[in-house]
Amino acid sequence: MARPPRFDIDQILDAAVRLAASAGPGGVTMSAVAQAIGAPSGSMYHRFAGRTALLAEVWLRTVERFQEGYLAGLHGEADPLTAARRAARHVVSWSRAQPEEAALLLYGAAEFGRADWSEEHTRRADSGNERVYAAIGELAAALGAADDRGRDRITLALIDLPLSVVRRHMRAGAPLPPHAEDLAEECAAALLA
Amino acid sequence: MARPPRFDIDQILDAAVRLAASAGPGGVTMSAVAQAIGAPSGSMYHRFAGRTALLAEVWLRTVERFQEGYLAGLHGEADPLTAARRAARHVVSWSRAQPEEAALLLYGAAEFGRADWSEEHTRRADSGNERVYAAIGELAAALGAADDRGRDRITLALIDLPLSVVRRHMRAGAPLPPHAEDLAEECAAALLA
DNA sequence: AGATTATTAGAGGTGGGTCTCTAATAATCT
DNA sequence: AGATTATTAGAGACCCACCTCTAATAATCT
Repeated sequence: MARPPRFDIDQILDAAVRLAASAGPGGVTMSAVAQAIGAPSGSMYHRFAGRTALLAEVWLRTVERFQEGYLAGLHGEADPLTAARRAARHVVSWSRAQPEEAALLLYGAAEFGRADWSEEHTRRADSGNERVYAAIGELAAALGAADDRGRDRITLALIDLPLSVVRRHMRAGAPLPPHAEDLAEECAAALLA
Repeated sequence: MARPPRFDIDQILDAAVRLAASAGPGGVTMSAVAQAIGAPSGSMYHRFAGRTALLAEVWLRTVERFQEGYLAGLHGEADPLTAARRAARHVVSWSRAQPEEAALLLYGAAEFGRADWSEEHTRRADSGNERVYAAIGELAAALGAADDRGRDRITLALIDLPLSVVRRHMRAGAPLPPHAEDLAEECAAALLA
């Protein structure tokens, strides 16, 4: 029915991830991505409404890939404390396995132009976040810390703290040391006690 | 001996801080800063060698202001555990008092173009960081955790974790809740136990 | 084979930011 | 008062990225 595409969406997003990891969200320009895969700029605009849409897609694909494994870890285990330890660990091990995508997570949706996103993109982002916060809320209830301060502390232990472990090393340009997973897990456990 | 300046350096840096806090480091353009204070673009280049130099100066002034109080808190107290609690607390209370400058701290030197800085600027940044790491190393020794893992954990407790508390709220566009200082202090203490 | 159509291909307009350059200005110093 | 000089003032060149637009292309479908 039509000419087959030479450049598919994932190929473009992969290049965008590489650029964002090495030069930050600001380095993800339409021309830079096009050049990285050898495509003319016109093809970029055939796939994405504009730079804003490209930034939203690359951010959302990355976050959704991360959240998939993260939520699976949180839900798969009956014992809440074990689930919590596993979640903290997952943040680090996922980052070790996907260092470029992890570099994206260390920024925020705001840096990827969230303020200018379409309603559809914003909805997708909210939906993912809500699922994570719901799971953390359940876990907080199971641990008997369902008030605001308890939830804040658990969010810190299961998301922010492991991400900080990753950030400290990656921002320094260094790979994650072997004990990073242990560190994140032990610290998370200490915060939950 | 000469015509007196109408725009002094601090006035320019103040405007740069405001722009960076609201639009990120990318929003700090020479023209935007000039427009913000009503100066012609030529005056900007009279004070700063270029955009790179402006970004370095605004980052360094902010970090040095923060580190001053942070180091004072770490050194002023004999009991290492009390000093540690106070340091964690300081990160949050300083951010509450200087929300715009705190917004800068949540980025990193890399976002302010560190790769392109002059040698002099890079040296200033390194020197400040070294003083902080030295102080944390001393505190780790006093707490009997002088190995790599111990220092990592203490760095996490005294810097990264309090910053995460600040980041979570400020990135959501919300002011810091009243219990933020307590949260940071309690979590830091939990990590040191 | 011929029509159809999604896609490639890339030239070029537009806008905004960086930086340079020249002239005017307003202080201090002799 | 007049010379000196750091600074203001702003016009404009240059560059890069975003985005649009038209034509060519290469598959599938009848």
